[in-house]
Amino acid sequence: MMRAPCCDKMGLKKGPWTPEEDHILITHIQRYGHQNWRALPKQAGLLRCGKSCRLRWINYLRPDIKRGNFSNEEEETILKLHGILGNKWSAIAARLPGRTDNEIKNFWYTHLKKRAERSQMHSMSNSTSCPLQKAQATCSSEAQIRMPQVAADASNATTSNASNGCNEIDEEMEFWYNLFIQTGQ
DNA sequence: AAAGTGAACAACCGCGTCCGC
DNA sequence: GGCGGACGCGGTTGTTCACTT
Repeated sequence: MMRAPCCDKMGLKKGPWTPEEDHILITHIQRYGHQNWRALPKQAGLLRCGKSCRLRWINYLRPDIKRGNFSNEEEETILKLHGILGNKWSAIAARLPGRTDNEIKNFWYTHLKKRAERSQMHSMSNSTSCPLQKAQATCSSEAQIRMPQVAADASNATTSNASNGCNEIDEEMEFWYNLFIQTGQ
C-alpha cells in the first residue's frame, strides 16, 4: 500500500518545538480536543504534521505528565515489567501514571539497560537465582512472543497457564502476572 | 580555555494494526 | 472481504549538555 507522506510534505516544519508552537497546540487541544490528529495542525494553524503534534502532546504537553527523575520505586517497576513484557513501552507506561512510553524507553536505554546487563552478567558469573534476573535472562525473549497471546487470553486465563515456557515463575513474577490479568492486559 | 567524548533527552521514521467505507 | 486512511508503537537518529583531558 502506498503510504501518504507525512512530515516530508513541502512547508511542514521539523525539529524542536518553540514555546509559541506549544502554546498554540495546548490552546487548540484544550478548546477542541484531538479527534483527528491529521487535521489538527491545519485547524490550529501549525506548520507541523499530525504525527509530530501527537507526539509533542503525548510526551510533553499533556497536563498529567510527570516530569523529573524516576524514583527508585519507578525504576524497579520498569525493570520488573520489562522482564515480563520486553520492549512493550506503551504497556509499561500504562502502569506508571504520568510517565510516557518515550520517556521510559529513553530511561531504559540510558540507565536501566546497562544496570540490567550488569546484574545479568553478575548473576551468570555467580549463578545466583534472583527472580528478576532469571526472568530477564531466560524469559524476556519468550515473554515478548507470548505476552500478546497472554494478554488476549487474560480474561479467561488462570495463573497456571504461566507455566508453559517459563516454568520457574516465582511469587514475585506471579504477582506481576496476576496484575496484568486483573487489569485486563 | 578549548577540544573531544559520552550521556541524556527530544524528535523523527517506518511499520503494523485498526476501522470505516 | 478488500482497500485505504489514520493512529499508535517501537526503533533509530539528531541535538544538547556535562564531563574529562
